[in-house]
Amino acid sequence: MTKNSETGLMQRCRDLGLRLTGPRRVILQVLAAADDHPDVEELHRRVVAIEPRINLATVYRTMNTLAEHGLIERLSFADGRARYEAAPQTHHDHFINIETGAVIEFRSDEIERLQQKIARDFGFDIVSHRLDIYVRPRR
Amino acid sequence: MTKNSETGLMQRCRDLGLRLTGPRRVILQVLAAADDHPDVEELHRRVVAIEPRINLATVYRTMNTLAEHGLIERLSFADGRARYEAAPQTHHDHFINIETGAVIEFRSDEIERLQQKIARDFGFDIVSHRLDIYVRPRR
DNA sequence: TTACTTGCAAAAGTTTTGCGTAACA
DNA sequence: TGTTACGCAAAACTTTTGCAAGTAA
Repeated sequence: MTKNSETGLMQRCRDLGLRLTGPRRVILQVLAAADDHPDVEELHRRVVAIEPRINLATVYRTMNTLAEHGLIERLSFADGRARYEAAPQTHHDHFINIETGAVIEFRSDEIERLQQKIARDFGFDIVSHRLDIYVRPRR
Repeated sequence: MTKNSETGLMQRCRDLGLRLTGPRRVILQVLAAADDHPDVEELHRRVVAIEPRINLATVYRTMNTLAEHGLIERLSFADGRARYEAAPQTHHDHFINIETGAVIEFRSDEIERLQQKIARDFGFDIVSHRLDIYVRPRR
């Protein structure tokens, strides 16, 4: 039996041969618990609430390492700062509510198919893509 | 008759009551001539090639002003730096060739319609959106 | 043990801002 | 002629890095 804070991300780290140090465990736990898209400062804030000694540089380094191995995805919205999310098993897109800043994930197979078709017409293979739709609630 | 460096962007600036100073004219000229998506440092490099006295801060300030008035659009790709393009009259999306970094604009009415439909299903009105498709040439 | 990771502090890179001067309308 | 914008320099903010010490495997 594993610790109660064990996450799927941790198992994937082990599989990749990444050391599961104390700081990394905390960061992975925070990532797994996040259902939003925090920037590094916000991540660090949450990490420090659990383990006050963990340094901001460690959070940056860990995010880079995780992103390099594809365990998380680095986003970039209009505000300029890097944001992250646990790498989705199934791809999705984003609605960004411009009145609240809230990010909502959605997926449309129809859009996915359409993109494939268009890229092929241009002679490309799709490596990845990002669709962010900035919205406001209908009045 | 207007100066030979006159651009549509300049006319739109006048309409908005923005002062057409020397530095702004040069920046608008560079923007109009750019068919890529330069970051601010690259913009400044091109601006300085025309008028060496123009300061980096002026480029930043001008880009912010233009973006506030909707004359240009601020993009943000994976590299983190802000990039810009002259605000398109007709919306378009981007292919980013991951082997060369080249950005290709395209447009699909079918995708536009589909997005409208999906947003409406979620109870949203679309304010704007961004679709970046990272591709590699088909072998 | 031994290579990898951390904390700390300093550096590097990007963007903004305060202020006195210049110049557009 | 009165704002507004500019150049310059300094500050603010985000991210990376060098190094000595600590730690997982």
